[in-house]
Amino acid sequence: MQYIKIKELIAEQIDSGMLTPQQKLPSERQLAESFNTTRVTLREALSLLESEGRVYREDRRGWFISPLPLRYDPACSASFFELSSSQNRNGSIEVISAENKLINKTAVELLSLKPFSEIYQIERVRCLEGRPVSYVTHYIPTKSFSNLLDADLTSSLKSIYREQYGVLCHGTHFKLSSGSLLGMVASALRATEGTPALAIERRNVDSNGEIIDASIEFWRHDAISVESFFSKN
Amino acid sequence: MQYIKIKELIAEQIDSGMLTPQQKLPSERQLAESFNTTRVTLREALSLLESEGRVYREDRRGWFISPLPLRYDPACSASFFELSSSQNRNGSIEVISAENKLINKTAVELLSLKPFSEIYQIERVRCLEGRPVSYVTHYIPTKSFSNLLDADLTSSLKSIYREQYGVLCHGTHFKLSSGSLLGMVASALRATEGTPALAIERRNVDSNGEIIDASIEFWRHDAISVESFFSKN
DNA sequence: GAGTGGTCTAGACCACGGA
DNA sequence: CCGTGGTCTAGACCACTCA
Repeated sequence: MQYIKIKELIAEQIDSGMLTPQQKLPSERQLAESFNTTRVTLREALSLLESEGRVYREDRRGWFISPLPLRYDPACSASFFELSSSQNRNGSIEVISAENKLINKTAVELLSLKPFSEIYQIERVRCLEGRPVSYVTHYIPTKSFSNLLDADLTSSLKSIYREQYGVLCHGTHFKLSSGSLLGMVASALRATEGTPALAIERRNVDSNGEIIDASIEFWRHDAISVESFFSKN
Repeated sequence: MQYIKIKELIAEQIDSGMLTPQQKLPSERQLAESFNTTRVTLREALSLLESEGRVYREDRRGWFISPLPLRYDPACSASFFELSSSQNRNGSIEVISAENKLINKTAVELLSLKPFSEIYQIERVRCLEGRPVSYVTHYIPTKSFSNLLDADLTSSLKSIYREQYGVLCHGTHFKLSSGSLLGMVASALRATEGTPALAIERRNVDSNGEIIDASIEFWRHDAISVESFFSKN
């Protein structure tokens, strides 16, 4: 169980504060030599640290120290920008694609619409300090939001709904599960196939319980911590 | 990227329904031979399926098909038994240890108590269909619950608080994050070091906002899906 | 006691990132 | 273009599970 010891040695280095968030670790070959082992074993140690959320990988770029996770409260309606700046983080959003299309299977289930309904499908990537941490696909029935794609999609969708269409979100159904980054999602987040992730499905409803939109977010698992308070009335 | 193809081939087998939940896969050596590859590559494919929550591993016992995850609603105060039986699952609880001790660092932070306070620390494992899926450590100030350890600790703690001490839980602080199973927790869940997990911290409060107890749960990540609804009043 | 999974070695080739 | 990480091979030994 050599890789456990190596993991602990690297963890010590991190804890000691000699390494700062987003700093790159030495190359695998260098580290393997330092610990007098092979790359395979060294990578096992690093993967363990990755699964603990202490380091992360960027595909073919190397291993980096994880920053503190963003605290995310589902009960709070703050936008990603408000959230990140309230925690002294530098949040930004990049639009990957935005199109008007016929509903697909995933969206049918999320939105409970009829087949052949039209929706907007918007894909965005959220970054913290320039690091892509979350890939979001929004599914929005076109019905209530004509010409939505003309809006500035790098801003908060919730604020567009409110300011340009007078639509207010009253509640949200959440579903959280642990999974992994695959395919396009992985590459958009500069991650390798199979990187651990937290999947968050959201369905926003208005005060009549009608669905406004839905989305699926994939977060790099080290980048987020979900916190909330529930009480009985 | 051979391991991706192998992953997909195994995934097809699972989807086809030829394999049932909790069924054991053939040995790694057999699978490696079937796919004409080495154990290392085969294990990469299996690890990917594991991170997607399609299969799980039991330490030195092999690879198994994952059952559907348990749906878990933090807003709902159902006990683990009520939850599992409402989903036609067979839940059971095993007490690992239960002791009266001085508070430790973790508990100080969770319970906001003074150093040298006394607490009960109870460790339990929850199983579904006999499979250990979650390791829970409860931290309970002794103050409000004299002789708690004499109660039947295999039942719901919340019901003990209510029925034997007249203490009602009014709200809960939640913190969810993705991590991995380590040390004793891993072995109690028959998992190997580093198995992906969902960590859930809870702090239960009464109607005055006073902390009743706190707990940390580690769930095998394929065994749980957290679902809830939030609304503005 | 046979076979299993966990761990490890010592290489190799390739495609990509970054200078 | 060099070095990197991603992927893969073909073995090995051990401790453990399970029949």
